Amino acid sequence: MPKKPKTDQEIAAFRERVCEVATELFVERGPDNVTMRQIAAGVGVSPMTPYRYFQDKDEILATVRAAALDRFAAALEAGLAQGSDARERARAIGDAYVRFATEHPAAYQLMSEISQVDESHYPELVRASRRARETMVGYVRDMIREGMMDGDADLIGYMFWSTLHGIVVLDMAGRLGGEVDADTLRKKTMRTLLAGMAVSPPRRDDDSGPSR
Amino acid sequence: MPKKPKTDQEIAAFRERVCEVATELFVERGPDNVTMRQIAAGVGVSPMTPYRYFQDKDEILATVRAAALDRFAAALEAGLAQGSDARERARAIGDAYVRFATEHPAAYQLMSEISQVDESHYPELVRASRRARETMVGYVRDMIREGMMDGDADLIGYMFWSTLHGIVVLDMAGRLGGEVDADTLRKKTMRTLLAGMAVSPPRRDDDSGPSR
DNA sequence: GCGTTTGGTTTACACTGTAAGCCTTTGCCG
DNA sequence: CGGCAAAGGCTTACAGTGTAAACCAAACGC
Repeated sequence: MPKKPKTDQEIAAFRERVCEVATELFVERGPDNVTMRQIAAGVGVSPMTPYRYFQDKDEILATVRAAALDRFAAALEAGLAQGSDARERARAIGDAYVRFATEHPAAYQLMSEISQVDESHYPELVRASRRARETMVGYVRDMIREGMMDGDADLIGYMFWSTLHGIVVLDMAGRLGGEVDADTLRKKTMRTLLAGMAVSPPRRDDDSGPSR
Repeated sequence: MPKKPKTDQEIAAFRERVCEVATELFVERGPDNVTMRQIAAGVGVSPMTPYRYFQDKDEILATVRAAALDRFAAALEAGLAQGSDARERARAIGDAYVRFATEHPAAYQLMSEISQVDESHYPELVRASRRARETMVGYVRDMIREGMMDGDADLIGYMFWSTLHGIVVLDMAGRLGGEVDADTLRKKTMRTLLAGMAVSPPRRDDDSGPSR
C-alpha cells in the first residue's frame, strides 16, 4: 500500500549520496559551518528529507567520520601491501599515513576528532575505528613475527601511531612554526625510535635516508 | 562628557571576568555548546554587553585559548624549576605535561585545537603559543648545553613534544582502547627515544626494559 | 538648562536544527 | 472500479543562535 517502498539498496544509496555531499562540505567548510539545508540542497532534496534516513545531523557526521576512517585504513593497507620485507612495509605504512594526512587533511581531522559525543552509539564508527587501529597495530605483529623487533605488539604499535599522530597534528595546527619540517621530524623520530629498540640500526648517515 | 569612562584597569578586569565565565562554560559544555547569552548571564550582564569589549565570540574564544596556553606553559615551567639536574628536569617537564593534560583535559583540548580561524589575528594567542613552544624547546637546549645529548634543539624538542601530544590526544580520544595505558606508553616511548639518541639510558627500574 | 559622549540594554534579523503537519503517489482490498 | 492506508517528500513553524542597530540613562563641559 505504500507509495513505493524503497528497497534497502535504494536507501543505502541515498544515505551514501548524502554522505558524499556532506563530506565535501565538511571538508571545505569545517563540520560546524555546514548546515542541513546546504547538505539537502547539495543532494537536491528538501531540507527535511535527510531526516527520514538519518536520526540527526550527528548521525550524518558519525557516518562521514566512519567513512573517512575506512578510507584511511584502506590507504594504510594499500601501503602495506606493496612492501616486500618487513622493514620496507614499515616505511610504506608510515609514508601512507602521512600521505593520507597531508593529502586529505580535513578528512584526517574529521576522523581523529575528539568527539564529545558518545560514539559508542554509532556502531559503524566503532567498527571503522577498530579497523584502523587493527591495521596500525597489526603490522607490528608481523614485524615481531619476522624477528625485526620484539616486545608488546600493542604497545609498540601505539608508540608508532601516537608518534605519527602527534607530528601530523602539530604540523596541521601550525605549531611547528617555520623552524622544522614535518617530514624530517618524522624521519628523525622514527629513526631514533628504531635505534632505541635495538633493531639493527637503519644507517647512521644521519639526517636524510631513514631506513633502507 | 562621558558617562564614567572606564579605566584600562577596569576594562581589563571586565574582559578577565568574561574569560573566566567563558572558560568555565567552555570546559564543561564544549565551546560550541556555549552561547553568548549564557556567558553574559554568567557575568551578570546583558547579552550584548560583552560585544563592547570583544569583537565577537571568536575573540573571546581566542583569548580563552591564549589563557589556557599560558597556564599550560606556566605548569611546564613550574615543573622545570623543581628539577636539579638535566635528566630530572626532563622527567619533570614530561610529568608536568601529562599532568596538566589529564587534570585539565578540556583546557588542553581548547588550547591545542586545530583552529580553522586564522589565529594570526589574535596577537595574544600567538604570544602564548610562542611561549609554550619556547618552553617545550628551551629545556632541550639546556640539556644539550649540559652535554646530555646533542643535535638540533628545535628538532629534538619537537620530537618530544609531538610524542607527548600524540599520546595524550590518542588517549583522550579513547583510541588507546583498554589495551594499553597512556602512562606506560609514554614511559616506554620516552625511554626508547632516549636510548635511540644514545644518551645513557635513564634508569631501568620498571617494567619493560626497552634498550636492554 | 543644554548637547555630547559613553556604558549598557532592548529590539530586530537572518539563520540554525528539527518537530509536526500536509500533500501526493502508490498499491491492496472491497 | 472506489476507497483507503501508508509511505516519501515538502512546507510550515518554532525555539534558539550570533550579532547589527536603535535606544536609553548617566555623567560631564558649557
